[in-house]
Amino acid sequence: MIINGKGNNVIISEIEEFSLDETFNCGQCFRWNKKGEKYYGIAMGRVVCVYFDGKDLVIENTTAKEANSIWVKYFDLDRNYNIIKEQISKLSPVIAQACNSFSGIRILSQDYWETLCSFIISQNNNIPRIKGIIYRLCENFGEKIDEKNFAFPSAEALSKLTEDDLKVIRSGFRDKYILDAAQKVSSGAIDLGSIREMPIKEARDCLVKIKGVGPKVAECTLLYGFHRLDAFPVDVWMKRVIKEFFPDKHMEFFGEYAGIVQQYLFYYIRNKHNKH
DNA sequence: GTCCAGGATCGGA
DNA sequence: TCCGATCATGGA
Repeated sequence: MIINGKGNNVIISEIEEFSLDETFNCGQCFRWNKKGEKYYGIAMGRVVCVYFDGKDLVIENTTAKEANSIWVKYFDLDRNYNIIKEQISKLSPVIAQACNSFSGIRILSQDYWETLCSFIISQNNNIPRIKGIIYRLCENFGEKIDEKNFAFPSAEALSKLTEDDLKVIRSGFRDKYILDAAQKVSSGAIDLGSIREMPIKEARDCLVKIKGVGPKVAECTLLYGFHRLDAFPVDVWMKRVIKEFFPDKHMEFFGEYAGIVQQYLFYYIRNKHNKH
C-alpha cells in the first residue's frame, strides 16, 4: 500500500481487493451515498469523497497525514483479507461461495458512539428509513462541518434533549432509547472508551444495560464501532442463513473472524440473485 | 388494506 | 425461562 498526497486529495495505490459498493451497501454504515461513480460520506467528523481511479483509491478533501492517521484504520486497509477469506472459506462451502461472490467487503472502523446510536435506530426498521432518521438527527442536532454537512451529534448534545425535541427525526418508539444511551454515556454511567479493552462477554453485558440495546445491537456496536471481529450479529437475515445452512452450529463454530463471516453471509443472502 | 424492516421490552404462562 | 403482543414509521 502506497499513500500519496496530491493537492487536496490522497491517492492510495497497491491495495488489496476492495469494493466500495459492497463495503458501503452491506448494512454496516448509513452516511455514505453514491453519486455517479463516487461515494460522498461524512465519517469521523469529516466530509470526504472516495472512488476508484483504475486500481487506485482516491480520497478527496483530505491529506496524506489524515489518510495515515484516520482513513487506513477506518477502511481497515492494512489488514490482509485474503488470508482471512481463505481461512473462513474452509468452514463451509456456502461461506466460500459468499467470499467468492462478494470478495471486496471490508469491516469499517467507525466511531463507536455513532455506531451504537445508529444501531439503536436500526431495530425493527429498514435501511432506507434508518438512513433518513440518522440524516435528520445530524441535520437537527449535529455540529455544522460545512455549508451542507453536519457531524453526528455527541452523546452530550443529545443527552440534553427531550422526547418531544426528537419528534422531528421521526424515529418512533426509539426516541427514548436514544436519550437513555446519550444520558448513560455522557454521564459516565457507561464508559464506552473502556469497552474496547474488555473481554467480549463483559463488553456485551455492559452495552445491554442501555435501554433499547439487546444482543443484536450490542454485537453490531462491537463489530462496526469497536472493530471486534469476533462479534457476531444475528438479525432476521442471518437467522434464515443459520436455519438453512448451520442449524446445529453455535457461534463458536465461526471462530475468531465470526463477524467477517457474518458480513459476507449477510450480503450474500441478500444479493445472490444479482450475481451468479 | 396488509406485510415487513440489520429488535427489544414487557407481561403472563 | 419462554412466548406472544406491542412498539412508530413508511415503503412495497
